[in-house]
Amino acid sequence: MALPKVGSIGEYIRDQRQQAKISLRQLAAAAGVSNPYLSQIERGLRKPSAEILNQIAKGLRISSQALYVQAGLIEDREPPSDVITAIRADAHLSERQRQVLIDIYESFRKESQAEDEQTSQNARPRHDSGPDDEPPLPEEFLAALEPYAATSRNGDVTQETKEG
Amino acid sequence: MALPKVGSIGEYIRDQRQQAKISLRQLAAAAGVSNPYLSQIERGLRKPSAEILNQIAKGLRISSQALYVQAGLIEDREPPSDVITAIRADAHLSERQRQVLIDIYESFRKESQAEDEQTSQNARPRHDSGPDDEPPLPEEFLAALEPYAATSRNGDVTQETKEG
DNA sequence: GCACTCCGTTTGCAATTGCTAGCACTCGGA
DNA sequence: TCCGAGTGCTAGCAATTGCAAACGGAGTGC
Repeated sequence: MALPKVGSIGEYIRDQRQQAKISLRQLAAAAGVSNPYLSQIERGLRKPSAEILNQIAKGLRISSQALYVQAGLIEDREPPSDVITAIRADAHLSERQRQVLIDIYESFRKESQAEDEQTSQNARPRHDSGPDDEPPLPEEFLAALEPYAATSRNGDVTQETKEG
Repeated sequence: MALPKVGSIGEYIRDQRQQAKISLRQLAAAAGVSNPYLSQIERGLRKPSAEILNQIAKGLRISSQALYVQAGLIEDREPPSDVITAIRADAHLSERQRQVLIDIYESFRKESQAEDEQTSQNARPRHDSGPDDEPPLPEEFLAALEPYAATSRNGDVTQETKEG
C-alpha cells in the first residue's frame, strides 16, 4: 500500500478546500488556525497535530476520520474481519473482559468443530436442522456472570441495543 | 466535565495499560516511544500528537479510533460495535451462540458504562476480594460453560497478549 | 500613478513535543 | 549488608509546531 506520505495530507486538504471554493485564509479562520500555518500544511512543510487536523476537518465540513486516514493516523479502516480482532480492538472492554469473551468464543468454536467431526463420523444431523438439540439457555452464563457484571438477565430488557 | 479533558486521555491509557498488566516501560517499548514521555502523557503533563497516540494504540492493541475519541479528536459518533458486527458475521457460530456472546458483550459494556459514570477513578464497584487483587477468573464462566460447550478449561489461551 | 483589498507565502520567534541521561525507590538473592 | 534488576519520575536539551508580522503579486477604483 502506498505509504501515507506527509505531503499527501496537505494535497488532500488543499484539494478539498479548492473544491469547496474557499480561500486559504477563509479556511484558516473557519478552522481556527493561522493562515501561514495552513499554507505550510497544505504544501507539506509541516506535519499538523491531530488537534489541528480535527479543526481543519471541521472547517472543511468533512469527517475527521477521513483526514486521519489520509494522514496515515488510522489504519485504513480495518474491517472487523474476525470476532477476536474486534474484541481486542474494543477499547471499552477491560483486559479481563476481553479474555472472557475470547475464551467463550473459542470454546464455541471448538464445540462447533467437534460437532463437525461428529457429523462426518456419525452422519449426525447438524444442530440447526432442528430445535430439539437445545443446549442449556444462556441464562446459565448470565447467572455466572452476575458476580462479575451487572447484567440485566432476562428481567427487564428494556435496555435496547441501539445507541445514539 | 463531559468534555474530554486533556488529562482523561492519559488516565485512559494508564488504565488500559494496567489492565493489560504491562509496565510503563513495556508499553513504551511496544509503542516505540520513550518511557519518560509515556509517563508524562499518562499523567496529563503532555499532549501527545496523533502519531504518538496511534503508536500507543498499537502497543495497547486497541483501536486508534477509540483513543482519538478519548482524546476528543473524533466526535463521539460511536458506530455500532465492531464486536457485535463480527459476531453476527461469524458463520461458525450458531444463532444461540451468537446471542450468548452478544448478551455477555453488552452486559460488559453496560458494566463499564456504569463504572464510568460512577467514578472514573477506581474500577472496583463491587466484590472486594481481599489481598488478592484478582477478580474472579474466567474459569467461572468456563465452568458454567461446561454443560454447554466442550471447553478446554485448563487450556491456556493460546493467544498471548505479548508478541515478538 | 496611487491607494485599497484580497490572495498565498516567507520570516523570525515563543511554546511545545519527544528524546537521552540520570534520579529515587522496591524487591529478591548472595 | 550490598548488588542487580525492576518500577516510575525529574532534568535538560534538540527538534518541531504554530503563531504574528511582514512581503510580493493580482485585481479594482480614483
